[in-house]
Amino acid sequence: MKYHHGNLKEELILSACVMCEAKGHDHMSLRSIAKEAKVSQTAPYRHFKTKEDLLAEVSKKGFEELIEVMHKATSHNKDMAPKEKFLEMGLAYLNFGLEKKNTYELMHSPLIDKMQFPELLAAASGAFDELIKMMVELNPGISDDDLDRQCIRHWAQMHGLVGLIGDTKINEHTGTDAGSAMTVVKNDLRSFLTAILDF
Amino acid sequence: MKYHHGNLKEELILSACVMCEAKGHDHMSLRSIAKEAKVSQTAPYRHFKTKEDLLAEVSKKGFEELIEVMHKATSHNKDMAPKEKFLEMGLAYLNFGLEKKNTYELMHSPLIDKMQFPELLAAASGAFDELIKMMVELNPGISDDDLDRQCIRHWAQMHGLVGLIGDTKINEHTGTDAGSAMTVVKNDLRSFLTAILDF
DNA sequence: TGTTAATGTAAGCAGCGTAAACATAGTATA
DNA sequence: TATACTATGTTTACGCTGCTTACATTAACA
Repeated sequence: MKYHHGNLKEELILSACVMCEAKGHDHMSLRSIAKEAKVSQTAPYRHFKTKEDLLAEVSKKGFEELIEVMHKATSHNKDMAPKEKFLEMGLAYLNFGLEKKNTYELMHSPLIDKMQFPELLAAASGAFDELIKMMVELNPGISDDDLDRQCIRHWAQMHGLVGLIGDTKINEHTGTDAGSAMTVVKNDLRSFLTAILDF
Repeated sequence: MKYHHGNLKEELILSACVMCEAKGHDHMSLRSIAKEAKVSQTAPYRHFKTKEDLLAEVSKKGFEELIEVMHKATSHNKDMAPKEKFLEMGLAYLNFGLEKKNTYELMHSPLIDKMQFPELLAAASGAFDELIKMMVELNPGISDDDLDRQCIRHWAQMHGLVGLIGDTKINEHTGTDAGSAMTVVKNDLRSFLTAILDF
């Protein structure tokens, strides 16, 4: 049993990522993360000034994965028409948000002040850049203003859908109008997106 | 100093509402709420089984206010064209989400399992109903399926915008593409919505 | 090889949600 | 009116949390 761990920082981040997705960022403690890495409860403080610092790393990893997911969705098949690519990117985003629900929420939690973490900020806007690139490919002659507006519009659309559908497991069995309608959408995201993404 | 407070439950809820908006639901404790009402730290347990119960009441009040805000936006002027009403409702929603940022977040936090609070669920879907009514007025002949889809689409749009713009105070001064673009949108929500809300 | 910086541990603080036991006030009933 | 009951408050305490301080061990370098 060696005293020094060797790669504690990275391992703590990974443990935190797993635990975040498993329990939600509200229900994970520094102590439990330390325990998982089999170090004392104060060891993390040698690598992270506060718990927020560690969560920021988890959030960053989340955005990096989101970027990758968005990128892969449009690049795995070069023959796709731009509109199809756009649809695939949207679906990829939705899937990420719904599958990695807890991580996605951490990524947008005001608990973490992104301004204090330049790398996190860069990762977050990197994901937005993927959308911008896609939008330019879809509409090469678009003006800068329209580009911004369209991107924000579609980004908000996807972001909102993740939030609403994420709530759906709450509403699914309630028989409320909102609940049943949402369930329909959730069960066929592709056709819903196709109808929504008008150009 | 009388032993019994008289109206502790309601006062605790109101204190919690104020504190939630002031500090965010992550940064408020039952103890501090009790302190504000000048009762012992365990007194709230006579009225709320858990902290979540109290937060659910705060969330419910939030949805009730949202409903009122949406309703007023469309009813204060009977002469408005349906399209205008629709726009006003959207703006009212956005303003609520941005002004009562912390409350809005609590309302959508997975920390509160809405299924356990029927009244909260009712309030939440009541807000959705406001949108449905508006949509029917806007397009009386709309089919049930289209009604659901259009409502979800627009709801998601607004919900996503609140989330994205809410993050903007983070990005405003960063000079990232996302940040600067969002700032433009934020500064003229009305014209952005007008461009977005195509019928 | 001795010094120093990096990285681990141990002990402890204040604050948290909450449970249990107890105290007091208001209300129904005899 | 006297008494029992119920509602609603307080006190105390437990185990958790993030975090600080003081100390121990190791690795790297002069």
